[in-house]
Amino acid sequence: MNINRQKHFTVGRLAKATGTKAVTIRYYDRLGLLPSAGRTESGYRLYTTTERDRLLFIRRSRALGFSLDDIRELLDLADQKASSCAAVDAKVEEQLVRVRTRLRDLQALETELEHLSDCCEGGVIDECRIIESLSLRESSEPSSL
Amino acid sequence: MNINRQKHFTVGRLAKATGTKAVTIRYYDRLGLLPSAGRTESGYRLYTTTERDRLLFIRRSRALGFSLDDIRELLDLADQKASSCAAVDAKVEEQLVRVRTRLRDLQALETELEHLSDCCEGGVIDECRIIESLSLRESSEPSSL
DNA sequence: ATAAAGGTTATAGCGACTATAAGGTCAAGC
DNA sequence: GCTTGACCTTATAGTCGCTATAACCTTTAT
Repeated sequence: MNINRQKHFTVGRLAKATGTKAVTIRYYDRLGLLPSAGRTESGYRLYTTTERDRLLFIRRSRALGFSLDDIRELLDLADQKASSCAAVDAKVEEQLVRVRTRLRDLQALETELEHLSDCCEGGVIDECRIIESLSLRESSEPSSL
Repeated sequence: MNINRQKHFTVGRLAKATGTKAVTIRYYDRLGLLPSAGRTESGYRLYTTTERDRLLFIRRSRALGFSLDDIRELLDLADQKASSCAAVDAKVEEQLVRVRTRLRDLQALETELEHLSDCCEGGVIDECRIIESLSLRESSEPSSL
């Protein structure tokens, strides 16, 4: 079996080549996101550089915060070489909006936590202003968490 | 059954009083985070203002991003009226670190997505720089996502 | 008396993995 | 040839913080 004869990877090799765990690769396979090119006679998955590139695309998109569903769409779009890339750009914009919303939420959290931390004067729980503050009501839901 | 005679709540009433869903309250009960004060003869949970305040504490802490495990610890600490509040302060600091790490990660994401978006020139997928960029390797893992 | 609105439990699903178990395959050293 | 260990296979369950569903029981209002 010429597995080593360049450009062929078993899961483990593909894992090393891309910095992804083998279990994750199998998981993507199960989801239909990254089917293996073929199998050896004994049933081992076999990948080529095509799948390696597809996997890198997936991982890079994940690192940008896209969901696997988003990525599925992005991969479909990427395959339609002739159509407009407006749809791709739109998905990037959507993701940017989500990230910015999340950023604003987290900044608000940071501020609140700073205030909380500031009001601790090293005393005893019974007089702890942090515990006191945590017991207050109000606080509207963040738009995402 | 004097459920209405002030300061007694069924799940639904407690839910309304705190802006929490009844299912979530039962979930907290199951986890032992928020046991009901008692039950009616027919088995309905009964809560008092003590549990209402405990629930508000939980919800406020959740809004600040603490995990339920963290909150369990915070609640335990809050009950030890006589001990130092250093441990409480430490947990707030920890959370602050987590939030700031997350913030930096998200800011990096925002920048990357902006670059991606900028490089789209409205052409066709085959020449799309976004797709091209997504296919690149590199990109170190964020410290949290 | 009945129907709607509440309550109860147990169980499964979400997303993106991760962990475990129980087994089959392959290359290397003896 | 035989064993060891590293690799592969599958199926199943666990993570977190809920949310949804089903099947049933109780209280409240008309």
